[in-house]
Amino acid sequence: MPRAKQRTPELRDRVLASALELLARDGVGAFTTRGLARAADTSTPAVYELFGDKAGLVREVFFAGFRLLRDRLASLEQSEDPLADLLALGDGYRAFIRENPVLAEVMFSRPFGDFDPSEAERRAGADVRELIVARVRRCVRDGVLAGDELDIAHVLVALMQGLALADNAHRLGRSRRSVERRWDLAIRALLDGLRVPPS
Amino acid sequence: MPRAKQRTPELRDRVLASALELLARDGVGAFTTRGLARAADTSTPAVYELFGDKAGLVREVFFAGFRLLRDRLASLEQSEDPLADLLALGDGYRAFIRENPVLAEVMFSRPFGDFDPSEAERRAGADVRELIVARVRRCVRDGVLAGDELDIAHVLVALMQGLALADNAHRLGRSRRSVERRWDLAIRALLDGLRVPPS
DNA sequence: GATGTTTCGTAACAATGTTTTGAATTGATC
DNA sequence: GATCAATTCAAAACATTGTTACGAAACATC
Repeated sequence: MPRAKQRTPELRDRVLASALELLARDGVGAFTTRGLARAADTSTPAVYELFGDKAGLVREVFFAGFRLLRDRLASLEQSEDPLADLLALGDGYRAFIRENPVLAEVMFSRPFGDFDPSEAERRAGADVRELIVARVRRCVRDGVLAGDELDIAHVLVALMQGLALADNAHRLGRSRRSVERRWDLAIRALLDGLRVPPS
Repeated sequence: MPRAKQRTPELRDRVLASALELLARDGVGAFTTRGLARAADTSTPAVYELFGDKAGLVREVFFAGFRLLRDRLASLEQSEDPLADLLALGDGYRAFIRENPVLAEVMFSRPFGDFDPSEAERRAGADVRELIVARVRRCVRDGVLAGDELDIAHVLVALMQGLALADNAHRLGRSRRSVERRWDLAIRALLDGLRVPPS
């Protein structure tokens, strides 16, 4: 029989970890298949056998990012104030994109022309949105929010991604203080506006 | 003296028009310097002399997009109801990205790794934001909104861009009706929440 | 018509995504 | 132990695209 296989799921995991590291350290410009192969101490064809093409590779990074975000948001313990918990979700979101700016770019922007997130994103964002829907549902049940849970969750996610995008591009304000003030204002105002049923 | 120059500002305008057309028709994948030169019936070096590099080209497309958006929003006549005018702004925004999906991608997402909008966007988005600030100011003056004008404008723009991004990626909902409902809900709720000063 | 200057586009170069191809390895077989 | 066959691996080749060098073409001047 032939020689032992190297391009295993384990190597795949290692390459993906290298990809996240390389991306975070050197940015999207340095994220090439050759560079990744070198960083992960393997060969270019190995990357292609493991991920198909570069779009597939970016897709995995994309998924990994959303897993990280979901885990981060899920780790926030809930209090007895459901609205405060929703605000905390916003804080978590903001902290995540601040700690992982390049990853956030891959997740919310589209720095690689290849990978088109339109379909994949549904699956990836589903977990996060589900988590948000659950938190929203609690608020609706407690009467602090009014309206359709899914609608509210969608709107909240859209707002947070818009804020994340603006924050990431440094166009939400100059000082860190004003950026944070606008994050707070945005989420607080939106939730305030959702306390009564839409007219 | 030498022969007549062809790479004039007029050619530049024509190439830029071709760029917008090519982009809208064939998408970001087909937007190559060679393809553009062919579409504009000129040569690749001409494009480079006129725009510097591809990033410069994308930057002009980016600016052109924001000019279009500003003109579109500015063309909305104002009524005596400043809040309704603000909602109309949201409608205009939404209509714009629906009519120019690929252009909106270039403006709000980042399909070309080269061009980094972070600095350029300030100038490009400034006109649009200025317009929004003016509308917001009217609302504040009339007492239908409360808070800092700039903060409110920033938050509004972030929300609309988040909605635009989600809408563009078809992850704001399946049916057109639900998408529109969420656009309305989002903007309406945010403005509702901005009617009283932030606590 | 020759000349020199400037402009133009072809063709080359560099980097990157992707695949081909032949060498290397390992167990089976004689 | 040598040979073989199957399979895995990575170096090198290929295609595309961003970018630029360079020789050819054009036109005023003499």
